[in-house]
Amino acid sequence: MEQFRAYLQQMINISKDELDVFTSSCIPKAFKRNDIISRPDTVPNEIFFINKGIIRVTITDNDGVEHTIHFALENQFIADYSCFIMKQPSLYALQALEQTEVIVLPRSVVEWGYKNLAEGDKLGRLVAEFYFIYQDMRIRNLYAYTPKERYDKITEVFPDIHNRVPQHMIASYLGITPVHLSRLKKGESR
Amino acid sequence: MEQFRAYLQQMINISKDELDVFTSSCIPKAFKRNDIISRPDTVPNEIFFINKGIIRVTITDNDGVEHTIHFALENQFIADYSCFIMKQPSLYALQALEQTEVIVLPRSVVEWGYKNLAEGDKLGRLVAEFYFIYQDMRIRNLYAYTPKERYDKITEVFPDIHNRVPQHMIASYLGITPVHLSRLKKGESR
DNA sequence: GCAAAACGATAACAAATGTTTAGATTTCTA
DNA sequence: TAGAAATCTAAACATTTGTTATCGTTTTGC
Repeated sequence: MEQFRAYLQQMINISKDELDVFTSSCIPKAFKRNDIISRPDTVPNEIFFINKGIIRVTITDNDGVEHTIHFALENQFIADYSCFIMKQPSLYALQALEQTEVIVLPRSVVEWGYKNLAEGDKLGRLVAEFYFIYQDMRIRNLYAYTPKERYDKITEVFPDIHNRVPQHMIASYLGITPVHLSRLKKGESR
Repeated sequence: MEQFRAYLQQMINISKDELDVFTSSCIPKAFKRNDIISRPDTVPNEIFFINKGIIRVTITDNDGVEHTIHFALENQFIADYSCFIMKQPSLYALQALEQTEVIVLPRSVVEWGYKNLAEGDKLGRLVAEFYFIYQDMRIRNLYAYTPKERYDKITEVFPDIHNRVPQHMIASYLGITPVHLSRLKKGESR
């Protein structure tokens, strides 16, 4: 729990008492490699903070093809936050790609924090803004860069991804097929 | 200004006094059709609230091609909010597509609001969350739907877009060429 | 440690999407 | 209101990207 406490203290002004009360309702949990953490079609009522490991977010399209929307790394929150906010059934699946340790924040705890922590809303704003910036970059890259350019830049966001994630999942994240990524690496086309 | 005041009252609990002080620092401004509201390469120090009209957000890639990232409609905020937060030079251009009336919120006013409005951070959180949900949908659609499917669904988000925006800008928003959109409409491929 | 599964490269072919050009129509602007 | 500019469609061709199948290699789970 120490890692999560340090994260909170670095984000907002929070007293020892607040920290104790808040984190006492958060639950550590561990997943094994390839474990499914969360499936689509149920309302997400938890947010996860990653202490260690890596979590992949996927969506399955109408043809049954699975697309990798996101990789979440250490010291980041992950959830289907859209559906969490809207209290609607999730569209995403979450999967641990390594032995992964998380802190679970149930909905009741999140809402309690917004209401009762002196800077609870500010924390919420900062986290939402952080992901806004990340998503904005995602969208920008999908429009303005070729798949090859997105591949070349991927380590800027996911530093050691090539050692932690199989290439076909990276291809999926880039929005292309594994065969095509293999081709791009060989240097044909751009 | 009345429209903006109503928007604020609907989003958060805000006293008449707070409302008066806050909105007295906000500046109404009008743009003509095709006016450039904001250019890339300067740090954005304003957020716009749209009373009337429609604003297009674009990015120009390394080959000089312009991509339409977003359309902003009535009763929405618009800015290069990422670069606003990070105080970095903007990557986007904003352009009025119709005679457009906005409320300008200078950075000083936004930051004053976060600090001094009782629910300032909450407003910031709610707005950031709103755009998080929108962007999440954007990314999801880019991965899981074909251009044709995105075209068929576009009025869900931009109701009367076909009457307000030329088709080649819609194509740009969909991530395809105008020629290709014309083809899709004819019903070839999917 | 071994058998099975997953993984990545490659080739041949298919489908989707982009490029260029032209022409007809609509819309804007002076 | 007339001329110019913008817009949309269309066709032919080029390029990119996907699909399927195969074959070594690596990794994994028992």
